[in-house]
Amino acid sequence: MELETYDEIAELLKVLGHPARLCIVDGLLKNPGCNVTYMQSCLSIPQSTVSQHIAKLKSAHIIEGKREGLEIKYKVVNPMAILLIEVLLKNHSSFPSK
Amino acid sequence: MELETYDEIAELLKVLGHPARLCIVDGLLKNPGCNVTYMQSCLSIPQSTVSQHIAKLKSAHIIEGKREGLEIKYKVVNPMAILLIEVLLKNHSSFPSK
DNA sequence: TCTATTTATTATAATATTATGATATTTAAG
DNA sequence: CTTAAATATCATAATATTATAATAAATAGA
Repeated sequence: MELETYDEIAELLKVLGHPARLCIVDGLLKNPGCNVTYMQSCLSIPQSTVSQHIAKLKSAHIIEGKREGLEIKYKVVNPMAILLIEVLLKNHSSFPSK
Repeated sequence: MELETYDEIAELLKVLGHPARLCIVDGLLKNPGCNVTYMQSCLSIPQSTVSQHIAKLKSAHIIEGKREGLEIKYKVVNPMAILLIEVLLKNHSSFPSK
């Protein structure tokens, strides 16, 4: 395994390693195209905070946005992030797996 | 999905979201029981830095160590971390998955 | 054009992480 | 009891992240 692979993957994990961002990504997977205002109401944090988390997810190529009128609709575009979250949330329980 | 679940999982991702720690965990999976000195030589960073990454992995319950004489042999004990790394490194490629 | 709505950006203060050298601890061997 | 090896801990400086208020930009509609 090359060291740069670790850099790349660690970067992905680091960006996803924040509860608000994880919630945003998971929310987008379950409810594709939801907008910033909706996320803000779910997370109960200021709008600018949501926007900055979104900016971080965008620059890591995890999500992409498309403007539709006033809103910008986001969706998750990173296959590894999708896989990751599916695995994590599917396997999350108090029991040791298997 | 409860908010505390995001906290828990984000914490795991955050701890794994550093190239040195990712390398340590992956190295332990491939070569169980290897010690700090060996990791240090692989990573080419100071010993105290390795020890501090190990401490972080330990307090996140991702790895555990057992002293054997002078050395302490570490192994990965967190099922979700194991699953995560298997998925990530198996699926890591330039191609979109499937 | 004026206004309201949605989102992004900027500035900044608080906090956390990281890396590293120096020092301490633990253990085994002599 | 000394010494050497392996690992941990401490102190600290540099850097990064986070949260938030304030402001700006983009768009739609009156």
